[in-house]
Amino acid sequence: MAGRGEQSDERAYDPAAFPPFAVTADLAVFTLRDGSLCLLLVRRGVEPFAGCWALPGGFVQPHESADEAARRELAEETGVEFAGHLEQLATYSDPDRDPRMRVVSVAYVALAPSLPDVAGGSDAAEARWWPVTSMRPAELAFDHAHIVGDALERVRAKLEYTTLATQFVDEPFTVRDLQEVYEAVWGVTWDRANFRRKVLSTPGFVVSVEHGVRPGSATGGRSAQLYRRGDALALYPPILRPK
Amino acid sequence: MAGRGEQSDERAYDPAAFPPFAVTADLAVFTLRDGSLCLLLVRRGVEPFAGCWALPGGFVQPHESADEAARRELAEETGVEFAGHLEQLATYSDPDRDPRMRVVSVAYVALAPSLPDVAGGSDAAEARWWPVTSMRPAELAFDHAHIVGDALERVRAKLEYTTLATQFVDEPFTVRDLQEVYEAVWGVTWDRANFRRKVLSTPGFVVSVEHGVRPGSATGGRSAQLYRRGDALALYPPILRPK
DNA sequence: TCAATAGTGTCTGTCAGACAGTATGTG
DNA sequence: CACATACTGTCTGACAGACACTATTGA
Repeated sequence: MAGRGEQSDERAYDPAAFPPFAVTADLAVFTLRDGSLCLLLVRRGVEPFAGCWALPGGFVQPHESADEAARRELAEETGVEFAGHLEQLATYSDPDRDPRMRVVSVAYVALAPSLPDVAGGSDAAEARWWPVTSMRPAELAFDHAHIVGDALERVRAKLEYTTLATQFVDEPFTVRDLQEVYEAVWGVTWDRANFRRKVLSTPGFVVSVEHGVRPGSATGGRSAQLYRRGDALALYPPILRPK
Repeated sequence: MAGRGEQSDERAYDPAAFPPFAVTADLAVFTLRDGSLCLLLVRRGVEPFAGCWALPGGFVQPHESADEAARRELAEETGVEFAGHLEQLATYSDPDRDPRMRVVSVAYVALAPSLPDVAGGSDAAEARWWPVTSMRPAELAFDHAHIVGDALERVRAKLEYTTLATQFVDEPFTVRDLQEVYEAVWGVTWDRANFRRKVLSTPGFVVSVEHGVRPGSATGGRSAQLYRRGDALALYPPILRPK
């Protein structure tokens, strides 16, 4: 009740009364490689879970918010200022999720069109992209399997009612590129004509590049109109996953 | 990069290297009263923000997760084991959000059909339901205005593609009751015939109560069929807000 | 000219909005 | 009976799925 809440507030003045919480920002970074949705994982070098694959992440520092920590970690992973999409996913706070101490993890989802093959710099630690279909979530460290499941569902759901799909492709892109994003993330196939109609009838989803065409493939084929991301954030009406 | 992440892990063994994070669970509890969407707020008795209205909440204890803390706080507020819907919203971690110390707040959204007029027990602290249309978010304590905005958007969005609306009504209910939920939360009006068709054509949204009817109003009128919540969680296709 | 890819047109079923009409309850 | 509320039927326009068709490019 309210009174208890205020008692808790009083106790806030005495830091010794609190358990030592550590707060981390963990990242589920997705990209598209060879038409497959991939997730960035790093191999742990220390106990617990030494040798296991885990989500990249690190501790939130005293001067920064969890959002800032996530963006910093992302820049450290990729070696450059991250320009893609980053959003908070959820917070995982089970008391036993880390056997060493009390760690609360604020998890994030990031999307990027394409990133260097080996993420991270000259560091010896192993990091690689895993196609989500060949990954073994059950073997991930901590509760990261749970986080990855939530992250995948978030990404899949957000393609329905936001323009997030454009964050998976480099500009400029074709309608076909965008279609391949939906097909890879949802594991479905689209009728090209219907997908095209849907995308182009949504104002602000994509904007065409004047006189911009991409040459056909090596085996021939008509050149395709090129597009850039529009300024719309939401899709109305949404593009729903098939039942 | 991955190597740094593991250095951070090493540091985890030395609690002294970490800033003293406190973690709270804050609650945005919504209900429907007299056809208006209302939010539960408590008035703070101590500095900072003494006298300001704030979201109920409290500190996460050493033995519990943030989810458990939220459920515990909710039971303390309402005096009974909470039976409605509770879900995590987001985590707010700006370093300056609490002037006293570093507090990370995991915010939750809760929905309930109807709760006692004055939430909380015999405690003297003030707690009341505020219609969201007459509330002054800018005057809330801490960053609670921000949290409330996010919570409102979450609730509004979730009515679109989940069966969450049924959490706002007591069982058994009529289709009209459910319509009033959508109208109050979205601030729109529905055509009764179309709303009815939509609800009843979604399998598992509601199930009718055999031989259950509610008498007409005091001024006359046909009795209405009664329903209970179905077992569906998602609405497919969704009920979209008007553009 | 052929193969491959881009893009258009059109039919059809489903569904949402609008709204007229019927049924059943209270006074 | 009047009247209020519950419920049903139906028209129409928008749109999604299916798919046949035309256009343009490279070899």
